[in-house]
Amino acid sequence: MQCSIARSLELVGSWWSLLIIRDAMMGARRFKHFERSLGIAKNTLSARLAQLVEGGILEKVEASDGSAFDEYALTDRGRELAPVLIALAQWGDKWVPHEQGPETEMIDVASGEQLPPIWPRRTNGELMQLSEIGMRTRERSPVQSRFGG
Amino acid sequence: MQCSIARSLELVGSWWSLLIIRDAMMGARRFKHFERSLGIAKNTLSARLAQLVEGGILEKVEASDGSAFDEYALTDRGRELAPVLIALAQWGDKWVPHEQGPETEMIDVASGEQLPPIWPRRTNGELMQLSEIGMRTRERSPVQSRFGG
DNA sequence: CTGCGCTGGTTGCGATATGGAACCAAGTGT
DNA sequence: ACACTTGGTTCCATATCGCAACCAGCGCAG
Repeated sequence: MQCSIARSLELVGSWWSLLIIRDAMMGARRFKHFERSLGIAKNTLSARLAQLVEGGILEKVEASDGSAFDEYALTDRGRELAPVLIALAQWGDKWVPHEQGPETEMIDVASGEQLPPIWPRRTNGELMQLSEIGMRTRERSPVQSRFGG
Repeated sequence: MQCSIARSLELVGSWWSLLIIRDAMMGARRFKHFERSLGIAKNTLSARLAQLVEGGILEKVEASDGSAFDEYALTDRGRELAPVLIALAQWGDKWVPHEQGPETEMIDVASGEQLPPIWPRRTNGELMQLSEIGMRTRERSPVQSRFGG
Protein backbone atom coordinates (compact mmCIF):
# COMPACT_ATOMS: atom_id res chain seq x y z
CA MET A 1 0.00 0.00 0.00
CA GLN A 2 1.11 3.53 -0.66
CA CYS A 3 -0.19 5.41 2.37
CA SER A 4 2.00 5.81 5.45
CA ILE A 5 -0.89 4.89 7.68
CA ALA A 6 -1.43 1.63 5.83
CA ARG A 7 2.28 0.88 5.99
CA SER A 8 2.27 1.52 9.72
CA LEU A 9 -0.75 -0.68 10.22
CA GLU A 10 1.01 -3.47 8.40
CA LEU A 11 3.44 -3.56 11.31
CA VAL A 12 1.27 -2.67 14.29
CA GLY A 13 -2.25 -2.98 12.92
CA SER A 14 -3.42 -6.13 14.59
CA TRP A 15 -5.45 -5.76 17.72
CA TRP A 16 -2.78 -7.13 20.01
CA SER A 17 0.29 -5.39 18.64
CA LEU A 18 -0.40 -2.01 20.20
CA LEU A 19 -1.36 -3.57 23.52
CA ILE A 20 1.89 -5.50 23.57
CA ILE A 21 3.79 -2.30 22.84
CA ARG A 22 1.86 -0.52 25.56
CA ASP A 23 2.85 -3.22 28.04
CA ALA A 24 6.45 -3.01 26.86
CA MET A 25 6.40 0.74 27.51
CA MET A 26 5.01 0.03 30.96
CA GLY A 27 7.96 -2.20 31.69
CA ALA A 28 6.95 -5.67 30.56
CA ARG A 29 9.94 -7.55 29.22
CA ARG A 30 9.18 -11.25 29.40
CA PHE A 31 6.75 -13.62 27.76
CA LYS A 32 4.87 -14.27 30.97
CA HIS A 33 4.39 -10.56 31.64
CA PHE A 34 2.62 -10.04 28.35
CA GLU A 35 0.72 -13.29 28.63
CA ARG A 36 -0.68 -12.51 32.09
CA SER A 37 -1.29 -8.85 31.53
CA LEU A 38 -3.15 -9.33 28.29
CA GLY A 39 -4.80 -12.70 28.72
CA ILE A 40 -3.70 -13.55 25.20
CA ALA A 41 -3.33 -17.09 23.86
CA LYS A 42 0.24 -18.33 23.93
CA ASN A 43 0.47 -19.14 20.24
CA THR A 44 -0.96 -15.76 19.28
CA LEU A 45 1.40 -13.98 21.63
CA SER A 46 4.30 -15.95 20.22
CA ALA A 47 3.35 -15.02 16.68
CA ARG A 48 2.80 -11.33 17.54
CA LEU A 49 6.09 -11.04 19.38
CA ALA A 50 7.92 -12.64 16.47
CA GLN A 51 6.24 -10.24 14.07
CA LEU A 52 7.17 -7.25 16.21
CA VAL A 53 10.76 -8.46 16.42
CA GLU A 54 10.84 -8.97 12.67
CA GLY A 55 9.40 -5.50 12.22
CA GLY A 56 12.18 -4.03 14.33
CA ILE A 57 9.84 -2.76 17.03
CA LEU A 58 10.98 -5.19 19.69
CA GLU A 59 14.28 -7.00 19.95
CA LYS A 60 15.28 -10.07 21.89
CA VAL A 61 18.00 -9.25 24.37
CA GLU A 62 19.76 -11.10 27.14
CA ALA A 63 17.94 -11.04 30.43
CA SER A 64 18.74 -8.07 32.64
CA ASP A 65 18.50 -10.17 35.80
CA GLY A 66 20.88 -12.98 34.89
CA SER A 67 18.20 -15.45 33.85
CA ALA A 68 18.84 -17.63 30.82
CA PHE A 69 15.49 -16.61 29.33
CA ASP A 70 15.69 -13.82 26.80
CA GLU A 71 13.70 -10.63 27.22
CA TYR A 72 11.90 -8.44 24.73
CA ALA A 73 13.01 -4.82 24.66
CA LEU A 74 11.58 -1.89 22.74
CA THR A 75 13.76 -0.41 20.03
CA ASP A 76 13.90 3.30 19.28
CA ARG A 77 11.47 2.60 16.48
CA GLY A 78 9.09 1.00 18.97
CA ARG A 79 9.45 3.73 21.58
CA GLU A 80 8.49 6.36 19.05
CA LEU A 81 5.06 4.82 18.82
CA ALA A 82 4.35 6.52 22.14
CA PRO A 83 2.42 9.40 20.54
CA VAL A 84 0.10 6.89 18.88
CA LEU A 85 -0.60 5.17 22.19
CA ILE A 86 -1.06 8.46 24.02
CA ALA A 87 -3.47 9.71 21.37
CA LEU A 88 -5.42 6.46 21.52
CA ALA A 89 -5.55 6.48 25.31
CA GLN A 90 -6.73 10.08 25.44
CA TRP A 91 -9.38 9.43 22.84
CA GLY A 92 -10.61 6.40 24.76
CA ASP A 93 -10.68 8.33 28.02
CA LYS A 94 -12.75 11.04 26.44
CA TRP A 95 -15.13 9.08 24.24
CA VAL A 96 -15.44 5.48 25.39
CA PRO A 97 -17.37 5.04 28.62
CA HIS A 98 -15.46 2.95 31.14
CA GLU A 99 -18.25 0.96 32.75
CA GLN A 100 -16.76 -0.89 35.68
CA GLY A 101 -13.05 -0.98 34.96
CA PRO A 102 -10.83 1.62 36.56
CA GLU A 103 -9.81 4.56 34.44
CA THR A 104 -6.17 4.80 33.50
CA GLU A 105 -4.51 8.09 32.72
CA MET A 106 -1.23 9.28 31.31
CA ILE A 107 0.67 11.56 33.62
CA ASP A 108 3.76 13.72 33.88
CA VAL A 109 5.71 11.74 36.49
CA ALA A 110 7.42 14.88 37.76
CA SER A 111 4.27 16.82 38.55
CA GLY A 112 1.75 13.99 38.73
CA GLU A 113 -0.52 16.00 36.47
CA GLN A 114 -2.48 14.40 33.69
CA LEU A 115 -0.95 14.99 30.24
CA PRO A 116 -2.69 17.68 28.21
CA PRO A 117 -4.29 16.41 24.97
CA ILE A 118 -1.82 15.54 22.25
CA TRP A 119 -2.87 17.59 19.24
CA PRO A 120 -1.35 18.76 15.93
CA ARG A 121 0.47 22.10 16.01
CA ARG A 122 1.95 24.48 13.52
CA THR A 123 5.70 24.80 13.23
CA ASN A 124 5.52 27.77 15.58
CA GLY A 125 3.79 25.65 18.20
CA GLU A 126 0.24 26.95 17.86
CA LEU A 127 -2.59 24.42 18.05
CA MET A 128 -4.25 23.70 14.71
CA GLN A 129 -7.83 23.24 13.60
CA LEU A 130 -8.57 19.98 11.77
CA SER A 131 -9.74 21.95 8.76
CA GLU A 132 -6.25 23.40 8.42
CA ILE A 133 -4.73 19.97 7.96
CA GLY A 134 -4.34 18.38 4.56
CA MET A 135 -2.72 15.37 3.03
CA ARG A 136 -0.50 15.40 -0.03
CA THR A 137 0.95 12.62 -2.10
CA ARG A 138 4.52 13.57 -2.84
CA GLU A 139 6.05 12.98 -6.29
CA ARG A 140 2.68 12.30 -7.83
CA SER A 141 -0.52 14.21 -8.30
CA PRO A 142 -0.58 17.55 -6.50
CA VAL A 143 -3.95 16.67 -4.98
CA GLN A 144 -4.44 18.14 -1.56
CA SER A 145 -7.28 16.73 0.47
CA ARG A 146 -8.42 18.48 3.56
CA PHE A 147 -9.24 16.79 6.84
CA GLY A 148 -12.75 16.75 8.20
CA GLY A 149 -14.34 19.76 9.73
CA MET B 1 -10.90 -4.39 29.43
CA GLN B 2 -9.85 -1.71 31.85
CA CYS B 3 -7.25 0.24 29.84
CA SER B 4 -8.29 3.20 27.71
CA ILE B 5 -6.13 1.95 24.88
CA ALA B 6 -7.87 -1.41 24.89
CA ARG B 7 -11.25 0.27 24.99
CA SER B 8 -10.29 2.44 22.02
CA LEU B 9 -9.05 -0.53 20.07
CA GLU B 10 -12.33 -2.29 20.64
CA LEU B 11 -13.90 0.39 18.45
CA VAL B 12 -11.18 1.12 15.92
CA GLY B 13 -8.74 -1.73 16.39
CA SER B 14 -9.40 -3.80 13.32
CA TRP B 15 -7.09 -3.32 10.43
CA TRP B 16 -9.63 -1.60 8.18
CA SER B 17 -11.28 0.71 10.68
CA LEU B 18 -8.54 3.31 10.80
CA LEU B 19 -8.12 3.25 7.04
CA ILE B 20 -11.82 3.87 6.60
CA ILE B 21 -11.62 6.77 9.06
CA ARG B 22 -8.60 8.13 7.20
CA ASP B 23 -10.56 8.07 3.95
CA ALA B 24 -13.50 9.73 5.66
CA MET B 25 -11.19 12.51 6.85
CA MET B 26 -9.91 12.85 3.31
CA GLY B 27 -13.43 13.45 2.10
CA ALA B 28 -14.83 10.00 1.30
CA ARG B 29 -18.52 9.87 2.06
CA ARG B 30 -20.01 7.06 0.01
CA PHE B 31 -19.72 3.30 -0.10
CA LYS B 32 -18.06 3.31 -3.50
CA HIS B 33 -15.41 5.81 -2.41
CA PHE B 34 -14.24 3.56 0.40
CA GLU B 35 -14.55 0.44 -1.72
CA ARG B 36 -12.42 1.80 -4.54
CA SER B 37 -9.90 3.58 -2.41
CA LEU B 38 -9.25 0.65 -0.12
CA GLY B 39 -9.76 -2.32 -2.40
CA ILE B 40 -11.75 -3.94 0.37
CA ALA B 41 -14.33 -6.69 -0.13
CA LYS B 42 -17.89 -5.39 -0.15
CA ASN B 43 -19.11 -7.58 2.65
CA THR B 44 -16.19 -6.64 4.87
CA LEU B 45 -16.65 -2.95 4.11
CA SER B 46 -20.34 -3.26 4.87
CA ALA B 47 -19.61 -4.88 8.21
CA ARG B 48 -16.91 -2.35 9.16
CA LEU B 49 -19.05 0.64 8.24
CA ALA B 50 -21.92 -0.75 10.30
CA GLN B 51 -19.57 -1.28 13.23
CA LEU B 52 -18.24 2.27 12.98
CA VAL B 53 -21.78 3.64 12.81
CA GLU B 54 -22.76 1.57 15.82
CA GLY B 55 -19.68 2.84 17.63
CA GLY B 56 -20.71 6.42 16.95
CA ILE B 57 -17.66 7.21 14.84
CA LEU B 58 -19.55 7.51 11.58
CA GLU B 59 -23.20 8.32 11.02
CA LYS B 60 -25.46 7.78 8.06
CA VAL B 61 -26.74 11.07 6.77
CA GLU B 62 -28.75 12.21 3.79
CA ALA B 63 -26.70 12.79 0.69
CA SER B 64 -25.26 16.25 0.37
CA ASP B 65 -25.74 16.28 -3.41
CA GLY B 66 -29.43 15.36 -3.57
CA SER B 67 -28.85 11.68 -4.33
CA ALA B 68 -31.13 9.16 -2.65
CA PHE B 69 -28.12 7.16 -1.47
CA ASP B 70 -27.12 7.88 2.09
CA GLU B 71 -23.63 9.04 2.93
CA TYR B 72 -21.34 8.26 5.83
CA ALA B 73 -20.15 11.28 7.78
CA LEU B 74 -17.64 11.49 10.60
CA THR B 75 -19.02 12.43 14.00
CA ASP B 76 -17.11 14.67 16.40
CA ARG B 77 -16.00 11.51 18.09
CA GLY B 78 -14.60 10.25 14.81
CA ARG B 79 -12.91 13.52 13.87
CA GLU B 80 -11.04 13.56 17.15
CA LEU B 81 -9.19 10.45 16.08
CA ALA B 82 -7.12 12.74 13.86
CA PRO B 83 -4.17 12.82 16.29
CA VAL B 84 -4.02 9.02 16.19
CA LEU B 85 -3.92 9.00 12.40
CA ILE B 86 -1.37 11.79 12.25
CA ALA B 87 0.87 10.04 14.76
CA LEU B 88 0.58 6.79 12.81
CA ALA B 89 1.30 8.49 9.50
CA GLN B 90 4.34 10.32 10.85
CA TRP B 91 5.67 7.15 12.41
CA GLY B 92 5.24 5.28 9.14
CA ASP B 93 6.91 8.07 7.18
CA LYS B 94 9.88 7.98 9.48
CA TRP B 95 10.32 4.29 10.13
CA VAL B 96 8.69 2.19 7.42
CA PRO B 97 10.50 2.26 4.08
CA HIS B 98 8.17 3.09 1.20
CA GLU B 99 9.51 0.90 -1.55
CA GLN B 100 7.69 1.86 -4.70
CA GLY B 101 4.57 3.63 -3.52
CA PRO B 102 4.57 7.40 -3.38
CA GLU B 103 5.10 8.98 -0.01
CA THR B 104 2.15 10.79 1.50
CA GLU B 105 2.57 13.60 3.96
CA MET B 106 0.41 15.65 6.26
CA ILE B 107 0.55 19.36 5.60
CA ASP B 108 -0.66 22.70 6.84
CA VAL B 109 -2.92 23.68 3.96
CA ALA B 110 -2.31 27.37 4.56
CA SER B 111 1.46 27.24 4.30
CA GLY B 112 1.90 23.97 2.43
CA GLU B 113 4.52 22.97 4.96
CA GLN B 114 4.72 19.49 6.35
CA LEU B 115 3.28 19.15 9.85
CA PRO B 116 5.89 19.03 12.60
CA PRO B 117 5.93 15.78 14.58
CA ILE B 118 3.03 15.34 16.95
CA TRP B 119 4.54 14.75 20.36
CA PRO B 120 3.49 14.87 24.03
CA ARG B 121 4.00 18.19 25.79
CA ARG B 122 3.76 19.51 29.29
CA THR B 123 0.90 21.74 30.30
CA ASN B 124 3.11 24.73 29.61
CA GLY B 125 3.70 23.52 26.05
CA GLU B 126 7.24 22.20 26.38
CA LEU B 127 8.07 18.96 24.60
CA MET B 128 8.47 15.97 26.92
CA GLN B 129 10.91 13.10 27.11
CA LEU B 130 9.35 9.63 27.06
CA SER B 131 10.95 8.90 30.42
CA GLU B 132 8.92 11.71 31.94
CA ILE B 133 5.66 10.04 30.98
CA GLY B 134 3.90 7.61 33.31
CA MET B 135 0.61 5.81 33.50
CA ARG B 136 -1.62 5.68 36.54
CA THR B 137 -4.72 3.69 37.28
CA ARG B 138 -7.14 6.01 38.95
CA GLU B 139 -9.24 4.94 41.95
CA ARG B 140 -7.16 1.84 42.43
CA SER B 141 -3.57 1.10 43.23
CA PRO B 142 -1.30 4.17 43.14
CA VAL B 143 1.11 2.31 40.88
CA GLN B 144 2.91 4.57 38.48
CA SER B 145 4.69 2.93 35.62
CA ARG B 146 7.10 4.87 33.55
CA PHE B 147 7.29 4.77 29.79
CA GLY B 148 10.31 3.29 28.08
CA GLY B 149 13.52 5.20 27.78
C1' DC C 1 22.22 -34.16 41.43
C1' DT C 2 17.50 -35.16 41.33
C1' DG C 3 12.85 -34.15 41.22
C1' DC C 4 9.28 -30.95 40.18
C1' DG C 5 7.25 -26.76 38.93
C1' DC C 6 7.92 -22.69 35.83
C1' DT C 7 8.94 -20.71 31.22
C1' DG C 8 8.49 -20.25 26.49
C1' DG C 9 7.03 -22.05 23.27
C1' DT C 10 4.64 -25.70 19.24
C1' DT C 11 0.86 -28.48 17.43
C1' DG C 12 -3.93 -29.68 16.52
C1' DC C 13 -8.68 -28.30 16.61
C1' DG C 14 -12.90 -25.59 16.31
C1' DA C 15 -14.72 -20.72 15.93
C1' DT C 16 -14.47 -16.30 13.90
C1' DA C 17 -12.86 -12.79 10.40
C1' DT C 18 -11.80 -11.95 5.64
C1' DG C 19 -11.63 -12.08 0.44
C1' DG C 20 -13.94 -13.37 -4.04
C1' DA C 21 -17.66 -14.14 -6.77
C1' DA C 22 -22.44 -14.31 -7.77
C1' DC C 23 -26.73 -12.30 -7.19
C1' DC C 24 -30.21 -8.58 -6.39
C1' DA C 25 -33.37 -4.49 -5.52
C1' DA C 26 -33.37 0.18 -5.85
C1' DG C 27 -31.40 4.54 -8.00
C1' DT C 28 -29.56 7.02 -11.91
C1' DG C 29 -28.32 8.53 -16.73
C1' DT C 30 -29.73 8.78 -21.78
C1' DA D 1 -37.63 2.20 -21.61
C1' DC D 2 -33.28 0.46 -20.92
C1' DA D 3 -28.69 -0.21 -19.38
C1' DC D 4 -25.64 0.78 -15.85
C1' DT D 5 -24.34 2.11 -11.13
C1' DT D 6 -24.90 1.66 -6.17
C1' DG D 7 -25.18 -0.58 -1.91
C1' DG D 8 -25.63 -4.18 -0.33
C1' DT D 9 -26.48 -9.87 0.87
C1' DT D 10 -25.32 -14.75 0.45
C1' DC D 11 -22.33 -18.66 -0.30
C1' DC D 12 -17.92 -20.54 -0.12
C1' DA D 13 -12.73 -20.98 0.50
C1' DT D 14 -9.03 -19.36 3.20
C1' DA D 15 -6.62 -16.97 7.08
C1' DT D 16 -6.59 -15.78 11.76
C1' DC D 17 -7.63 -16.50 16.55
C1' DG D 18 -8.60 -18.65 21.18
C1' DC D 19 -8.33 -23.06 23.73
C1' DA D 20 -6.27 -27.15 25.20
C1' DA D 21 -2.69 -30.42 25.19
C1' DC D 22 1.94 -31.33 24.91
C1' DC D 23 7.04 -30.62 25.33
C1' DA D 24 12.06 -29.22 25.90
C1' DG D 25 14.87 -26.34 28.53
C1' DC D 26 15.35 -23.53 33.07
C1' DG D 27 15.68 -23.10 38.03
C1' DC D 28 14.93 -23.93 42.68
C1' DA D 29 14.52 -27.05 47.02
C1' DG D 30 16.23 -30.60 49.23
